[in-house]
Amino acid sequence: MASQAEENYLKALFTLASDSGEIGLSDLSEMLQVSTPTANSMVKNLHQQGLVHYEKYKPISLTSKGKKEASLVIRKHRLTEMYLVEKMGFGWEKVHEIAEQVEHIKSPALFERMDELLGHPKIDPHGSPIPDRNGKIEWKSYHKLSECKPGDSIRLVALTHSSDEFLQYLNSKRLSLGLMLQVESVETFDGNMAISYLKNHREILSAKVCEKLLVEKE
Amino acid sequence: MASQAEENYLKALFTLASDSGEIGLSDLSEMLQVSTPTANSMVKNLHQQGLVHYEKYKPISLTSKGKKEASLVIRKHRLTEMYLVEKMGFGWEKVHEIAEQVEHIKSPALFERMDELLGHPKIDPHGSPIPDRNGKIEWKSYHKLSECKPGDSIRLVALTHSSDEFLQYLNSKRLSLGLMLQVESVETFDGNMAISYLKNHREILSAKVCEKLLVEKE
DNA sequence: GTATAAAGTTAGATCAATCTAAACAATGAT
DNA sequence: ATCATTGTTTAGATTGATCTAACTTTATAC
Repeated sequence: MASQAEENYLKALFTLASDSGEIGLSDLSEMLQVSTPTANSMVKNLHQQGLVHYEKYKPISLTSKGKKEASLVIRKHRLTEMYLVEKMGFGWEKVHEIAEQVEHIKSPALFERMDELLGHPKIDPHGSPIPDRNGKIEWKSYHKLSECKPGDSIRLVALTHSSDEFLQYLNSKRLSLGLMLQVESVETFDGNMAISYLKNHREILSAKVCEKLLVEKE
Repeated sequence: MASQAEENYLKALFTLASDSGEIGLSDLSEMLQVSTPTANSMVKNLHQQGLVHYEKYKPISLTSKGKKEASLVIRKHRLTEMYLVEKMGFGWEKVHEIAEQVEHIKSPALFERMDELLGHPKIDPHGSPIPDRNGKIEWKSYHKLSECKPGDSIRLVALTHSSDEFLQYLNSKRLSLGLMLQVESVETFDGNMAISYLKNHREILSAKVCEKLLVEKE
């Protein structure tokens, strides 16, 4: 069974693979905050276990077995986040840190039970898809808010990245998933967008923020 | 912050202290299933941290700081067990293994939330007391069923030990905490007791079992 | 009261996960 | 085409938790 460290490397490789193209050792070591030699030796270890493709000096990638393992760790993470928010009343900005630890618990029954109690949710509190028992992920192709035009009326459904600070920022603007947004205007110069929502909220969101908000046209 | 291994040693020392008198290294290594040298070096480490009293060739004991730390780990363990039973619907025989892992999670907020959602329970699913935030334990002095006499009508309130098999055994007899029991007769020869409960259940319980059942006279 | 058994200790090895320093390979800029 | 920069790998050390083998101390039994 994979150690906590191994699970963390798998998860990092999975994440890197989905948002960058080629994965270098330095990306991995940077993401996990370890030295490159450390990441290097772990990659060799995972290679031995048939979880990653590895050749000296070449980019790293997960094997299909590795992808499945990684997805299952991500499943545990996201189920935990959802459980903490839905059943225990934590704010969405508090759950990542706890889920980082809970995801390593060896107990299929625990996660199955969370899944049942939650009614087999498809997404986590940040709108990210929860892989199924077999590690399959249903990728939805959402639009970025930044790609919307004035007059568009859309629903906020997910976030591309969800750091603590970003979530706090969204909280402070009363922005949450499921909300309907109206694009009032877009500043062509800097990409700032004026958005209105919830009867009487009107905010100017920077391009940086709009990049990270995923929306669905109804 | 204490590592998982350290927390496990503290817990073991606490448990040994409450049910045996003097704690030897071999008791500790036996309980944790490690070699005596391993236990020995960990005890030295805990001694350095001011958590145990240690002198060569002398019995081991926890310092007050050590006792507090240990109690807080036990608190996390028991809150988790209670949460798993009460809020997630697990059977009392399933929760120990999961709680052994969850107890090591570093997140005061998680356990505080469990405590709140459970309404600040005083006991866990096996009737053992849950230490408070400061590590204080309210020791109740229960009677063993084995000390009861024919005609006694008592309530089953706790277990002295709760192995998987013992819990399964109790399940099979439909024995659970909170139940009222009537002592029908006691076999002086071997200590077997005839017990009736729940309208039409009547069972002969061995002395070994009766030793492990704690009851309260109403 | 000495011999033997039991319990505890020391020494030294191993393994996983990490590090730093130094060597090496690939890449891109002139 | 060469060289400097960047990225990767090797070598070797460290730390925490574990082990076995060998030795020492304490307790027990006669």
